[in-house]
Amino acid sequence: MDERKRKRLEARGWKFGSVPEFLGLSGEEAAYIELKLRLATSLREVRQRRRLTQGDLAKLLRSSQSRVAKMEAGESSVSLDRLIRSLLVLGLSNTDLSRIIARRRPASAA
Amino acid sequence: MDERKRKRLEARGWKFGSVPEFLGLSGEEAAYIELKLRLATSLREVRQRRRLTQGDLAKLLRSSQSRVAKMEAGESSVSLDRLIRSLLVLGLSNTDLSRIIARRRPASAA
DNA sequence: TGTCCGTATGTCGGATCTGACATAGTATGC
DNA sequence: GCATACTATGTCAGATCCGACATACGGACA
Repeated sequence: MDERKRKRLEARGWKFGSVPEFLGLSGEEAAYIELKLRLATSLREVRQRRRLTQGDLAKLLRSSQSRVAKMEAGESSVSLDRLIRSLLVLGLSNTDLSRIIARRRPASAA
Repeated sequence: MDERKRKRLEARGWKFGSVPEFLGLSGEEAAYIELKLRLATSLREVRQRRRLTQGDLAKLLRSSQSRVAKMEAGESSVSLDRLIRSLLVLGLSNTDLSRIIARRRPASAA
């Protein structure tokens, strides 16, 4: 995780314990954040592929447009929980999820 | 998900919208719960493989024994978030996680 | 029997996450 | 210019989840 990335994350509401923490070679906090960002990005991709607006997706999730925006941005106020549930609502399978988590190409991502 | 499983889940604090919902052919609620249970089971397996007590693990997670018990039981009061963070603390990699989610054998599960 | 040791269950105050709303930004078409 | 459509950001009360604690359960060993 480089300096550039850090700035972007802090702008999204993330805080880091210490400098070595995130410059450092992983640590589970970094792994967690990266995982979350990956899911966030996937959510946006899947939504766009379906030609849905954030508002449309919000309705599917019984949520609001603003929250969908935050989800896709990977804000710290959004839980991994919510991201995964959202992807499931969009119909992704376990296999699709596991591909995302393993950083593989989503093949036919639902 | 059969009747037996349902009973067990409801005892863990889960509630279901309707009968067809869980008897029914999936739906994302069921997918979510199954995913969670899979992670819960994996957490217990990894802990035991490491010969840690729930108390030991609690210390690693800066949590308490009771919460670890609830995590491993897959109680509804435990989030997917917490389960994944815990597995990351135990050193599992993205690959390990993706295997769990895809229902594959954990190979060398850290 | 009693007493360790690990695990399970119930409760609770406080922390975190949520949907909702307001509003500001950004792009496209007129 | 100014609409119109979509997305981003800020805030907040209420819901959910958290760690902590108390206590009960269960097996093993004497």
